[in-house]
Amino acid sequence: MTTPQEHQAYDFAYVQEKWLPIWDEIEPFKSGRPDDPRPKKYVLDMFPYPSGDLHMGHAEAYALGDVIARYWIQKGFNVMHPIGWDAFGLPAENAAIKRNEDPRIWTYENIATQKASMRRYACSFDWDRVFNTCDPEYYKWNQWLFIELHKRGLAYRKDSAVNWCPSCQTVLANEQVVAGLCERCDTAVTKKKLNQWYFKITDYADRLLDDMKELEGHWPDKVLTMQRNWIGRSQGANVNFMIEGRHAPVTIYTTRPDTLHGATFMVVAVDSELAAELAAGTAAEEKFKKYRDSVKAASDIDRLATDRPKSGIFLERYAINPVNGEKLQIWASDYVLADYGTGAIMAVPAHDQRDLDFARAMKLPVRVVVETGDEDPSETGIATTGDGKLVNSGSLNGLNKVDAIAAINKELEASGLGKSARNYRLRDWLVSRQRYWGTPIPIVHCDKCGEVAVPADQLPLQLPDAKGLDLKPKGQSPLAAATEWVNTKCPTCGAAALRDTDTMDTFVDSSWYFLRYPSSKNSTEPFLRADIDTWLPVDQYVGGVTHAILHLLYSRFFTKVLHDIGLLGFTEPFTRLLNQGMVVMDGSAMSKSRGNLVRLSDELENHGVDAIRLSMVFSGPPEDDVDWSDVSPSGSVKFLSRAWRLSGDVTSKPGVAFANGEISLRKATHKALHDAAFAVESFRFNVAIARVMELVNATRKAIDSGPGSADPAVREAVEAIAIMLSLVAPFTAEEMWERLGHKPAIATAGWPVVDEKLLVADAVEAVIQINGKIIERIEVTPTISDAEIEALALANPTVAAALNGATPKKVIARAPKLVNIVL
RNA sequence: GCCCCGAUAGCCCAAUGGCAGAGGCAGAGGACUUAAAAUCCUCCCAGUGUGGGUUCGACCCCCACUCGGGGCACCA
Repeated sequence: MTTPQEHQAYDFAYVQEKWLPIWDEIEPFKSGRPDDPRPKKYVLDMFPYPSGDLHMGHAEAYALGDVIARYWIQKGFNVMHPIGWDAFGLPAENAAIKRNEDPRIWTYENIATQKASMRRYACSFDWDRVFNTCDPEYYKWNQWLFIELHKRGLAYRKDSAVNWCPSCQTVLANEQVVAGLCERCDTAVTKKKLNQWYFKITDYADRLLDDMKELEGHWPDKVLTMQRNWIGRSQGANVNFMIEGRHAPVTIYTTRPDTLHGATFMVVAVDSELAAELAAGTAAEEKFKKYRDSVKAASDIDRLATDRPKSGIFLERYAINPVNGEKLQIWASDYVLADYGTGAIMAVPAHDQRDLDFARAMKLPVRVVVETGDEDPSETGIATTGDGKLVNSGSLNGLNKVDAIAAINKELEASGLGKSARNYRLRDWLVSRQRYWGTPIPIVHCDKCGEVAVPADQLPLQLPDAKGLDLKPKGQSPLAAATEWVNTKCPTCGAAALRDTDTMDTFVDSSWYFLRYPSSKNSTEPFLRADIDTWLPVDQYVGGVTHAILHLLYSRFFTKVLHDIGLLGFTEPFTRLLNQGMVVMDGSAMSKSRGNLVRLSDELENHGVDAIRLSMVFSGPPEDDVDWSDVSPSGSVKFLSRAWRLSGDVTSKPGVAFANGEISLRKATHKALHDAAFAVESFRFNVAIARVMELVNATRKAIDSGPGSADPAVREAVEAIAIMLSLVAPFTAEEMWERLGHKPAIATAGWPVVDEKLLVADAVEAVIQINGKIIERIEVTPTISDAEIEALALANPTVAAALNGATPKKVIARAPKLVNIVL
């Protein structure tokens, strides 16, 4: 270490080394002492996955979270700003397979590395509350929650065609399939019929949708829109069609019951049981089977291509249209989805593009029942979906769309042929995984008693030792090979039974972790109600938009379930959400293969922690991506040195009366404090820093060519600069604070109280416009009235000359800023 | 195809219907210096993607379009 005397210039490496051990001693970010009278705030950063050391993305996210946490501390709040690790998951398991070692080792090593980096990065975390989701003390409560859901029928098993990643050799939730590819490894996802565990999130679809009202304005619109689309509620009707030669009718779902008279055929999903049943014993059966097999062989990618020509098979069966008794051909096709609605639709080619494409391909009739004013769909090939007057529709003729829907729904309901219905795009959450590194599902399968939950006093059900297990993906959970672990006794009847060998999706872990921080060390409950009522819901959540659907939707679901169970007094977990952008390089995401990877450790080495944090925060609005090729860390270093130098120039003593200071610098200081606070609260951190830069420039001038370094206003300004800088540049700020004669930690120094009287300017410049064009500027007092400023404007010689005797049509006065004279 | 967001100086970005420029980067010049670096000072640069509309007044609101980014996508 070098000595202070050697460092006339600002030396970030020296300052960093100097303060870390002192902060370790003071622990300025400990939250929640019982006697703490300050109001509380819960600021939460999305917890990291320990996949290696911290990278540029973490550096941005934690810099932003820190601005918010440190700001509220300065503002006098008792802030809880915790951190932990989302530590289960595939990367650890894959690394373990590669190195032939226990995933625990890799995981805990990475956690230690990241933790050390966070300390060096001066994150304002409360280190007393740390936990890792792979700790048995944590995942015990995953199991407890699973059992609570199981009790209430919200965790259940079913056979279903599930998303299967052939490379990861595990099932995937719908949310983890992106454009037909596994989100983790980009392998084309296939379908596999399996018996799997699900959480019944669909029971909460309406509430997940409707409760978003209270998040509006506090969450990014983008995220709310994405969640709405994902849930995809649609309002329509179920209608029963009789089938020739079949006892029971077939129910179809439609959002356009008004077009029922325009149905010219029926289509059932080729992979549905209904299709197989209808085809059985008909002349079309062989053709149908061949078609079905070809569809099943095709991947989701092919199926997702919407511009693909329509295909299908006529099943040689007929349905009867309930409203007009017409006989409709029944076709099987892959454009109808088996797991949406009832897997069967009425086709109205005139008013639905997909049906029209199919009708034209198969030479099926098209009948217009809504006069929209557009050209005939059978000629143009373009279905008319707009509103219009109903025709060829019996009792509905002459009505518009809305009235026709209401009328037909009433008729259907009266006759028992149908009723209004809702459908959702959202599916139940598939939570079982055939991999090792996750929470074991706490269920025992007994021949006599069926699915039996592991009793609470036997939790945690620990993962068996990885030693001796083959973790390689093979379609069956590696836990199945842990014979001693698998073979157990039924908790109910004591007979020999088998443990469930699947593990939970790691998104289960992250769906409630924010509830654990306030009571993270408690071993008898997942969270204490008293702590929850003190700290929750989270006041400010900060994280990447990549979790807009998955994590945030699941967390909202869990919160509602736990509320219903009576464990929480609120239904939305995150009051405010900030999504930071990504750190990119030359316009694209950083990656080794692209060769544009910037190493955080190099940047920190070259420019120092504060300069990197400052660069991240100053680069632009937090939601925007940071292009590292656009930012100038050396510019940040320059600014920080400039600010630091001010602290050495102040010659007045701490505690000097600021009221005697030079007035214009005092005004600049108070304006900066006021504006920066407002900017931080509205997430415009880049603007807040610009305000600090202005004040630094003004103070420099005051020292060099103004009232001089002894003026109390200079001390007031530099202290304000240090406090404002403490949000982004904690080392520099602390060093400045010491040079100003104060004791650490500046983090808890408190935001100076803004004197409203100093926010008012003595004189302001008002503009005078004629027809919106500026012709003169005048000095006015800020308290001038509209009438006074109007009089001043009209009396102004330049204005009088420009008017040249003309009478203004209208004069708009907006004191004290402007007067607009309209001729 | 549908939905959302964005477009301001060479570059990153400010300006919550009222003077387009707060701040920074890059660039130019000067002071200091034997010189350079550092530091300090000064300066340069656009009329807000395009076309309409509303308004006394539009970067800001409305309509249409262009380009860029993101989300959803055969959900009946």
